[in-house]
Amino acid sequence: MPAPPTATANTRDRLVATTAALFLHQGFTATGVGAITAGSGVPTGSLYHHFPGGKDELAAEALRVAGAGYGLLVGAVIDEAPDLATGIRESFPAAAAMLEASGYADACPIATVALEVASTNEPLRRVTHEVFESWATALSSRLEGAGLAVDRSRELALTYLAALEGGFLLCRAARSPEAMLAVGALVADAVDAALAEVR
Amino acid sequence: MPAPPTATANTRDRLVATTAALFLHQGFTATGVGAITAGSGVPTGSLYHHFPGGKDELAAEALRVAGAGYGLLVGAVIDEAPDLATGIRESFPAAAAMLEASGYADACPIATVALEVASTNEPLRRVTHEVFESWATALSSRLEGAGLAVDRSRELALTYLAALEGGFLLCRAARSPEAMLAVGALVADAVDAALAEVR
DNA sequence: ATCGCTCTAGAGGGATCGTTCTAGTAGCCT
DNA sequence: AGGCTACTAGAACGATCCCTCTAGAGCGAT
Repeated sequence: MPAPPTATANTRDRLVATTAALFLHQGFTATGVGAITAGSGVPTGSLYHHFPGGKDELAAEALRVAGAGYGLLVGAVIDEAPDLATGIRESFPAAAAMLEASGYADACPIATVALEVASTNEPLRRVTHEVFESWATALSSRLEGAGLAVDRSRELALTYLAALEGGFLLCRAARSPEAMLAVGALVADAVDAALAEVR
Repeated sequence: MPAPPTATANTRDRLVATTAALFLHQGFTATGVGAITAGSGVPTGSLYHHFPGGKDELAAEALRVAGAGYGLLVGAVIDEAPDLATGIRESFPAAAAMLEASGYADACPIATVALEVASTNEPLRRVTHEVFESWATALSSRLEGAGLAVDRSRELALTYLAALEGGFLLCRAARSPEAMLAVGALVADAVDAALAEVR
């Protein structure tokens, strides 16, 4: 195997990035292969060279990459606060602000696709689950690090994710940050209370 | 205008019901007009007679009808409990049980479409928002009836909906009721606490 | 009985879907 | 230099997309 020229990695990465961006705005089914190739400036043949499994394989990779990136973003927002409870509390208005700034377009890169494929495409459904699970374990381990029991940490982590995702859904439909702020305040209060007990 | 024969109403209703059922499982874009006509046994011409606006107009009607029906279903589950706090608490395991019983296919009839159209189809986005808003006001008025202030009632209603929707998303991806039960317990605790203050 | 309106019926069109296929280019190896 | 491999390039295919169109069935009114 010869050393891969940089153009190769760039082509692959551009395909993945373009696919993830299109999924974010319009979901899986509405994103055509033609739109991906046009948006990334990559010819059809290159796409099927890098992803012999076609649209599904590219989608899986885009979900994994976008999921990892978004997990890092949320983790960074939480970690830059002085303590975990504050970070969790501030992450909801931060998410609402980013959503609003993008015209209520840029929310969770996985959610739309996850609902579309949940009952129609088992391999992709599995990928969306793996992404959510990675987020849950990342947050859960932070809560454990703050002193919470394992079970309680996982419950709160799942609650946090459900609140964030539900908030995104309602806010995008309403084009208003209200729901995210409401649900965020309640989850943050619960996290505060849980962490106060073990302090 | 002559009295419309029953076949007419049946045709229209069958189209709407079939469309809503297909949206529930696979969303808006993946649901073709051909699948709707085949599933309802209605010819193409009849669809465009009843819905001159085509797929979008039929989708709007299906979302409104399914949204009203689902709102009544959730309201009934909540109201059959001895009191509001209990009804809200029990609605989460009930939702989780219904989801599990359907093989994690039958969840919110609006959510998938709402995310698909949020940034791509303004008329339909508006319809999804109206449905969510009708659910929020229905629950909010129940909370007001139990003695909560108007603002607090709306906050809790939006929180409830966000929790339910986020729970549906995570549970469908995971094919597990865990997230719905976790987020439901936390929201139910918060509702308990809020209602205990005013009792 | 004939007209007029609503609705059914499905063939067909133009566009786009995801994929396959053949050709050609670029760079490393011997 | 010649050959091999990785990759680019885009034309073309069959299937499916949403929609339009023509034809006729059913029924009440005059």
